[in-house]
Amino acid sequence: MNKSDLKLISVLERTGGFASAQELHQILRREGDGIGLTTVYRALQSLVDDKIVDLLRRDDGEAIYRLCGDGHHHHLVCKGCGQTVEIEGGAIENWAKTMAEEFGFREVAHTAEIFGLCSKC
Amino acid sequence: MNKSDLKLISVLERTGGFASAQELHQILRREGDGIGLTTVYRALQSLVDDKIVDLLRRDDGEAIYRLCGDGHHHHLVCKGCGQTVEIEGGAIENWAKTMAEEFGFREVAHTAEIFGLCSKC
DNA sequence: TATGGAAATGATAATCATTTTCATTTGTGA
DNA sequence: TCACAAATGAAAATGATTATCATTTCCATA
Repeated sequence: MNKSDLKLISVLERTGGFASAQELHQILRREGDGIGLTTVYRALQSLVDDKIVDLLRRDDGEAIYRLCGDGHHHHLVCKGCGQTVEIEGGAIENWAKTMAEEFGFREVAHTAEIFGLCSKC
Repeated sequence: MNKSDLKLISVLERTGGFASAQELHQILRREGDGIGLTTVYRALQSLVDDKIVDLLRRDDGEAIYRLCGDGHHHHLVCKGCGQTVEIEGGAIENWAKTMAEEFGFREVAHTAEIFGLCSKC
């Protein structure tokens, strides 16, 4: 956790919601911070690794970032507008554990996302 | 619906599951078809527009396609050696459907992968 | 305080999927 | 056969992301 990481966290706190690396970079630049795009990408990656921010994808594939809510959760993402709902994955946790056991896997993690069109789109 | 569209559908039927545009192009080339990458992208786009194939995103943002309503499966991947097991996701299908309904989402698709260490690693 | 090495930084170039452009080919109805 | 629209694909353009690498900043220790 270094200075750049903290800057990014600060921007994400203030903006709320999702933002792309390029947008976050522009915001910092606009605020007079001379931070480089490379550093923005590095900081975001490190924050994702530390599970401090979530990384999702916009419809066009661009990566978007947001501060993690607490705890383990999954996402329900609208393909139209990008609106995202954090959901619990109770059934998934069991499924992952069961499948892993069945095939003798240990130290398991899993990913699961649901994509669709929200009621507005 | 033209000749290229049909070629792509045929490949997707044979491979099953997801494949990227680049992969689909390589498969067709390997089979002796001189189809161009541009045409592959165009055909996939038109199939997505017609809701004949689903478009999702891999973790790295690359677009992946699969036939709609395809009986699909999930993967159990070893972080050590890369060995992959195809597994059924019965519990997940229901979970995804339930969650989507709860939040008023339609045309839903989902991704789910489990990562761990296999018995040999 | 000086110093030496490790970590952080950022400009630049490279990568890679995807989209545009545009000239050529193919198919089709008159 | 002719004219014309649709389809095709090579090549260039685009845009996000990653790799390189020289330089700067930290920081512990002498």
